[in-house]
Amino acid sequence: MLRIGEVAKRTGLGIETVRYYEKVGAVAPPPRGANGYRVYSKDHVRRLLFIRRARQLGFSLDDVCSLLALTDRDRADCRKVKAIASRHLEEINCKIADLRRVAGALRPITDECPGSDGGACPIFDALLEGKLNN
Amino acid sequence: MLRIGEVAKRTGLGIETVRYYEKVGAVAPPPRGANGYRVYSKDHVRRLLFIRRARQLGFSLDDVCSLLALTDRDRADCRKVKAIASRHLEEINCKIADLRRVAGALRPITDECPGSDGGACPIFDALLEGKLNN
DNA sequence: CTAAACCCTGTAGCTACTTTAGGGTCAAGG
DNA sequence: CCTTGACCCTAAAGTAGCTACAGGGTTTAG
Repeated sequence: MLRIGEVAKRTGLGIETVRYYEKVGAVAPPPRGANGYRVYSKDHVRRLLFIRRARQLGFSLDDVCSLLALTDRDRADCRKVKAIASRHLEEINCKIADLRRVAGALRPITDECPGSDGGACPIFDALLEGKLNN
Repeated sequence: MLRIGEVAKRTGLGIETVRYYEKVGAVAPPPRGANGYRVYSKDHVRRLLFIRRARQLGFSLDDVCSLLALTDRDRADCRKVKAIASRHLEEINCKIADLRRVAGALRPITDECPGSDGGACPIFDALLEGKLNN
């Protein structure tokens, strides 16, 4: 039986974030004490920890809710869980590829830039004239 | 002398995006024709193309505005331009490293997951019990 | 003359929170 | 008894960078 501050400490989430997860339906509203304070159980903490770990792995809140829904009926449906995780992994790989392309285009012109007054700036020229190797 | 649809076509931006850039001050409001339509010059197109290229390289709109401000007084200040680009490049590298860490944690448990009914789901277990190799 | 293709403004929606404003509750110390 | 500080509460607005909508006016081709 914990109050929200203690829950936040144990999960590593912010107090506001815990309330936010309740508002958007990611966790059920906990019962309230006589003073109106939220009263949490260890189950809430477990669920919030699950959410936090999944978020750290980059899953969207929607995906996290889907994953939680899959566990709610007793045993996880491994097929669907794996489908969500695989899709997410693909997205991560796409993002990495995108960022590497961007870095690959930006690094050479940045390295080439003298960083001193006077001459032409290759970064600027690339942005102005579109001479990027995409 | 172009209308917004033509400008959008030439820059590859959406019409709404062009108006948005005007609203947030990234481009100056163009003059209006008698009918109230925006009337653009080639200079506007150049500036919008600059913005688009910089955005494609992942610069924030704030950074783009800073870069544009640096060019506005005649010649770019190469030092400041390079500072912005270098910082941005660092951020990109951080993001790549983050994503690789995430992928490195997620891939093994996803590969391990059989994707069939019945047994325990390693993805779920990892999220529930926190057995992630961070 | 009318229908399609343009243009306009202003507002709401998206993600996942964070911040702010304005207030109640409770335990300990003076 | 009173106050101070650490808690807790709600509701609304702000963040980035658009995108989409509602509800209208304009222009142009057939």
